[in-house]
Amino acid sequence: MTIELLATLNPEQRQAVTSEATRVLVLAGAGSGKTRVLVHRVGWLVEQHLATPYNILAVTFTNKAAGEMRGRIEELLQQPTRQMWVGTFHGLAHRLRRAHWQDANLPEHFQILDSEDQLRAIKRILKNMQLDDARWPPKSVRNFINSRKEAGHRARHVDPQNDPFLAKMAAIYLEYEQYCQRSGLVDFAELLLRSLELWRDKPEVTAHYRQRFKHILADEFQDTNALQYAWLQLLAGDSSHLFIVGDDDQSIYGWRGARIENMQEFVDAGTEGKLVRLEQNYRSTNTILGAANALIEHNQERLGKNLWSAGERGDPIQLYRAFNEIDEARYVIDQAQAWIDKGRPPGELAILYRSNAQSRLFEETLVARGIPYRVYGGQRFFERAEIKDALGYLRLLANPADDSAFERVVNHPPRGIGSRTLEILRDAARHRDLSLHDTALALTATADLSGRARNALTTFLTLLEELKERSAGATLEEKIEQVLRASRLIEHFAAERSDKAEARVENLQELVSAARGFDEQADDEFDPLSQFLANAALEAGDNQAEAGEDCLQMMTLHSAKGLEFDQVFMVGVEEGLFPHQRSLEEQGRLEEERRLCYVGITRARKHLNICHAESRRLYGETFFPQPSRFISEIPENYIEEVRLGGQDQQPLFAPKTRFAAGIPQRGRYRNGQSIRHKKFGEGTILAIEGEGDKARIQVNFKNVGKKWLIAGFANLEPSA
DNA sequence: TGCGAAGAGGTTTTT
DNA sequence: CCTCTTCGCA
Repeated sequence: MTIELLATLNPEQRQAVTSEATRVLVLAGAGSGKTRVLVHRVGWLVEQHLATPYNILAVTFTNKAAGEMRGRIEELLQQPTRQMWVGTFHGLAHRLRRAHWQDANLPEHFQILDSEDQLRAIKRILKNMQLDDARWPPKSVRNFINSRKEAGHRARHVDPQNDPFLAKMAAIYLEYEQYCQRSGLVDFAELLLRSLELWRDKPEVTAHYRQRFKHILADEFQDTNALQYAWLQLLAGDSSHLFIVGDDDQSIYGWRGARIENMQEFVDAGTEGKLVRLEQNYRSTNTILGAANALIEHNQERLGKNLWSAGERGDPIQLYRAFNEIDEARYVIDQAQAWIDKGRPPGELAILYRSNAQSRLFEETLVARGIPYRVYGGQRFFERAEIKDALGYLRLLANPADDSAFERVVNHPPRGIGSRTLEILRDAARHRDLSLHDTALALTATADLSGRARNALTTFLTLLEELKERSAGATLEEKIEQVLRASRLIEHFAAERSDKAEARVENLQELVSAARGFDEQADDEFDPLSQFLANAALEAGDNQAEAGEDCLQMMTLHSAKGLEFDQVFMVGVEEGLFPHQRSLEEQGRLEEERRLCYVGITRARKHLNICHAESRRLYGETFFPQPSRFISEIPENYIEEVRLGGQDQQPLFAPKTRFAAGIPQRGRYRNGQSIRHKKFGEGTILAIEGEGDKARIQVNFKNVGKKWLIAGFANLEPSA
């Protein structure tokens, strides 16, 4: 079996799998068989008796990846691996917090706040603090809190430095922290932070897990944030093996805290010599790989690697310059139709775009032609409003102090508890430092409320009380059925006369099915209800593409990561859209956009198509975008321009001046152009508004930063 | 409490 | 331009 195990690997893969170093970094290019390496690494460890499954912890980013990994390991080892810990950072952190809840000053039945719950809580707190949410946008507050947590800082650690803005943010953070503590709520970042604090503050606990997990494997390392990196380092200590797999060129989540620097740091911290590059690609043609290599070569900050394939050169990349976005959609769908007509599997064709809004036109065109398709990235099952309503009742059953759940369901469906009553309730809760639930209990016993409000509130509390009594000893499925019956949620949605009503009712029934049999398969460490709720928060349901549905695939470039298709269309490849304007305006974001493009290109197995439009309607305005710089970063010999027969199109490239001909420009200047200004020096044009001498031009100067200039006065000179 | 008008905002997403 | 949220009114 050993021979077999290694025989299917190439030399680099084998080197990684059998490495004896305590720190190994596998730089795994797209399509280079990284999951294979991870799976075989585990197989090797077990087979060579270097470790038992009990000694292994493998961490990934998505539940899907975790499930896949476990499945493939079991397949390889031909034995169950229940002893092995495989999961997401959050899943594992949650498991640890559950096991050690007493150490953390947490209620046993603490709940997980998802991002939406978190935002609602923040809005509530802003109201309480009487802060205008136009000046304190809840989403910015959430970003602030999450980024602080990711840096390992609690509210009390925020140093306001005489900055009133920071001071206020810190105050909001503190309120939020207290709110969560009081209600037994933990958000995603908190889960990681608490887990890290466990390693830090409980050496005996840490020692136990270090002793146990002699081998720690991490996938998609380029996506780790600072907390996750620290978590891995602390858990590993000096003695455990860290086997890390990632690709810095595919790091596309910097904006949500992922630190591509973690890879560099890991190398600097002594991985030298144990860095293994997987550069042989088993997915794409050499044309596609050549284009990807050339493109990513333009990035400065990378460890560096070059993909190659033993396979064929393949077809050139098809470049289509559309007249406008409608023409773009028409062209792509024509090609898709031709693909299908040739009998190729529709599911092997993907349309990839930078932003979700772009899908609309393609959808309309597909609907008009009656071609089935699937768009990824909608709401997931456990995120749907009706599901979260039902879960709200369950959360209150598990933990009545859960104010977040109380707020959600107290008057939903409507039962006559209006905003005035709630105002009184919240006020009283704050003064008594009690949960909303307990405050409600107290208030209904006094005369502080009008008769009507008191009645309504009493009805609600009785409902909860009865649910609790009746559901004791019931299975989870029965509990949910009771919740639905008692709350009358189904009747409420059924009476709604929107087109969504029917789907909502179905979803609620689906929730009951999801709970069916859950009690038996739940492990006995925790009660099934808590497990179900945690599951709902940590595993909100499918969103990523799945095999099986054989129709056209449409998704953002981000959600395409990890997938592959025979035929790929990258659309809207234009300056301002891809790279996105917002990324152009911020220092250092361009390289991530380029990595995103690299991800897009390397999704294609056989055929890659790139489209851009000369004119595009966006936000009710017509833009004339330049073709993306990414197109010109791909060597011309890989590209074939599409000329539709019979149409009089100008050639896109006259040699050298590739995009100069036939593309509308705003006067002498265009976005992305390098210019020189007498006073400000060298810079790049970010945006142009208006035309001629009166045009306002935004320039990002190397030395003085961003400035708006008037074309007629600025006297900008083109520079190299 | 529910509806329609008016307004804001519009990159990417997992846990 | 389109979609989602909020606000004011009946």
